Amino acid sequence: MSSATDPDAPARPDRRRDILDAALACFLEQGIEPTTIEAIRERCGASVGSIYHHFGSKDGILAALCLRALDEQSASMARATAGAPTPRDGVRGLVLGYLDWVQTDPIRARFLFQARPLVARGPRAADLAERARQRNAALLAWFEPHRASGALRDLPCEIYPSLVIGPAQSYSRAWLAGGEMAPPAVYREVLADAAWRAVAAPDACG
Amino acid sequence: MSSATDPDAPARPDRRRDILDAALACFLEQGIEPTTIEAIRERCGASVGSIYHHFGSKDGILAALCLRALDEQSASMARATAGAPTPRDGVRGLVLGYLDWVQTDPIRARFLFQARPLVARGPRAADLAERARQRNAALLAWFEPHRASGALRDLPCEIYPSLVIGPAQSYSRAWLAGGEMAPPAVYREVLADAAWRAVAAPDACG
Amino acid sequence: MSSATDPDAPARPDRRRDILDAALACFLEQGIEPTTIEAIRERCGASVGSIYHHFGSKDGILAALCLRALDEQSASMARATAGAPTPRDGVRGLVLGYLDWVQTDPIRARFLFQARPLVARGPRAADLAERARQRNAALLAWFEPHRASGALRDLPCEIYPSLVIGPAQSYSRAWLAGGEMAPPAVYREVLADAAWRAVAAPDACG
Amino acid sequence: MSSATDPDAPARPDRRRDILDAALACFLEQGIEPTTIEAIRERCGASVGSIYHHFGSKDGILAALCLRALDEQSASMARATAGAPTPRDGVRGLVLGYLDWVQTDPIRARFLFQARPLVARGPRAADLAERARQRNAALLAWFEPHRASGALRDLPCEIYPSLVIGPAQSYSRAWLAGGEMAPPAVYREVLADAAWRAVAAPDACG
DNA sequence: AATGAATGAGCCTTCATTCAT
DNA sequence: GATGAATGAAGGCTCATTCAT
Repeated sequence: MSSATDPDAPARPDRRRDILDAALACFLEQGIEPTTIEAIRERCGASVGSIYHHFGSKDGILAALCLRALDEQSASMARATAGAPTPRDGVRGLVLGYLDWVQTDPIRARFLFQARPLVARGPRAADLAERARQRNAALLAWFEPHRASGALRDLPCEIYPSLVIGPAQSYSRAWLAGGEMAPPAVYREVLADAAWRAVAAPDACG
Repeated sequence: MSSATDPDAPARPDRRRDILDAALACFLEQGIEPTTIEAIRERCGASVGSIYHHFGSKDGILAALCLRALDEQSASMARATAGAPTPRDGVRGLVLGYLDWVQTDPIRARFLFQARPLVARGPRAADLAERARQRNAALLAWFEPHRASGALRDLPCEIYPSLVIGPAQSYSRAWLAGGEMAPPAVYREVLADAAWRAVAAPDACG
Repeated sequence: MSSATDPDAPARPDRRRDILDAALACFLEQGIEPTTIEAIRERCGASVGSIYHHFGSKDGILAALCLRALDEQSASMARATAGAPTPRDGVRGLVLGYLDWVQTDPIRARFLFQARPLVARGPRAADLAERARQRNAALLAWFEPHRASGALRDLPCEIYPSLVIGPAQSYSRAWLAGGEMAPPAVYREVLADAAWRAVAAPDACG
Repeated sequence: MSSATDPDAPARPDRRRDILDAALACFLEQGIEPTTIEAIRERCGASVGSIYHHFGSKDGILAALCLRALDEQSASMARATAGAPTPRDGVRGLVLGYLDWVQTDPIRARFLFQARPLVARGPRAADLAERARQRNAALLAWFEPHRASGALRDLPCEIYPSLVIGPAQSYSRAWLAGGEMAPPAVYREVLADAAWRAVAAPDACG
């Protein structure tokens, strides 16, 4: 009597996942604010009550999706940076990891651009802030020794993220907005180089 | 019967302006979506009907504010670039003009970050798109000759804006979000340099 | 162009009154909690928005009706007591005034029994408490000189109201509950006498 | 197989009682209508299903508590009247028994004031009515012979209860409402005397 | 130009109750 | 007896917008 894959079961609800999937689709198709619980319900087949049983509120769904996306983004960047042999590889890795995540999961990337400001102002703002704080701390901790060693320009910590990720973020935002632009992968090297040039110590600008 | 200054008039203080001022304040305090016409009405003392007489809809108010802010931003960038003697001065000017506008009018800068995505999806999207198109065309027109002359890296047009403005935009966004960060002016040079390094031809990386 | 009585006007809305009348009827027919805004709307022909425009909330309607009924009750008691030549007439007047109001407007009397506890726990509790405080102060101010003069038993103020109104209230509640009981008017004298006996100084028990 | 004390049972602490206790606490803290099954569940640790298994519905819980309280009240009054040597002692006993119960169990007394009107309109109204009928019949049966003997005023049965219990009820209600009033025990004699004076035959007004 | 009462579609959320395990 | 996920009807309330004055 394995409970793992019982084909007779009523479609293995796993309600939580169904609801999140439906919500994400609705949010992207109609926008976050305009999406109604009813629309989500209709799409995933759950009942209104079930949705509230699992997530408590519309904001709860939004936060769950948002935090998840943020984690995946962070993970991609962490993977691309882990074990970087040189500061240059590390900085480039951050950009490449970011761009790869955007291109791999453009759905969630676009969603995250939309959802983040909303969550940041909503009732789950604290959760998001905490997650962002951790991520930022890790990032700055990575930069610090390299700056101390002279491999990076001697700049205040707070400006590094913008110099490194700013261009990639800007381009990703524009691409996801739906113009006729080339996908981020096309500019992987350009954006990674720009990041390195922006923060590399002057004599390392090679 | 001058309509300019009639001391007998019941303090007819340019309704349009009052309404826009009140709306901007509400949008920033409460957020754009949550702001109701009633809230704007209460703040500026006008009647609901008067607001609709002047702007037609909530989106009308939003678009008026948004386009105005965008124009001011463009103007600041145009001023800082106009008559730039070298490509380097031009690129740096774009960044400096952008940052100066943000620092001079942080209220409207913050508002623009919030309003733009909404207007871009709202009924006045066309107006915004047209304005953005013009601005972008001017920008690219400025880049083109320098690229052709070899002063700039040979990159597709679409990537330039992100390389140049991306970091400044990223930092401005973070600063306006209200953390404990130093004002953009502190990083004027850093950000302007980064922009130039990102787009300068390799042998001009000085 | 008299605006006073234009027979062609669309039934002289006076929305506020219409809404209150409809609400009272619904509250009595279905109970207060079970009455929905929709039911009130349907009965008075106003729109949901109009109801909220005038009263702000369901509690607002309830409070308006409740306070109004309480005022009328107080007025009836005040009338019956005003200019009472003797303490006995005054005490009896309170009871008679109360009973007359109940019998004259049993609709509102029954409503008040139901509404008061709800309002006392709702968001408008303060309004009700203030009104009750004033009324009680007036009542006690009336009793005090008579007690001081020895016409009334020497009892703490707080017990007077229960001794005087308690029986009348108890009977009114039972009658309004809809049994087969005789109307309060039948027991006017009995209840008024009981009130006087309960508070009269021992040697005045005649 | 004693069902009384099974030491192996997982602290089976009489679910029914736990649920009723939790419900009573919730009803008093939050009000009856606002109390949700979920709130009761959280407080007593039982599951929703278990609550329904035992009581069938929210009204079932309410009725159980209400009827129980009413029985205790009746019992207290019956005890205080039982074996009363004179009509005066009997009448006074009703009042004293009522007040003693209120003071002994103010929690349930307050609850009963709130719950009774609700139960009287709810699906268990019949149970309550039957219980009230029995109680009233007993009361009137007690009064009847004394009235016939001339010890009590010659009044219709229906007015006796209000004359006797009205003041005590009125004061109890006010005290339980939470003001700064003295506890009912302070006025035991006053209220008992008032009851007797109200129903005693004229020549017995001593 | 101004006013503000009126409109009404629509939304988020609640909650008593059921039932498969 | 116990559990708790699931149900879904229903309700209070919001708010952009209209329009008669």
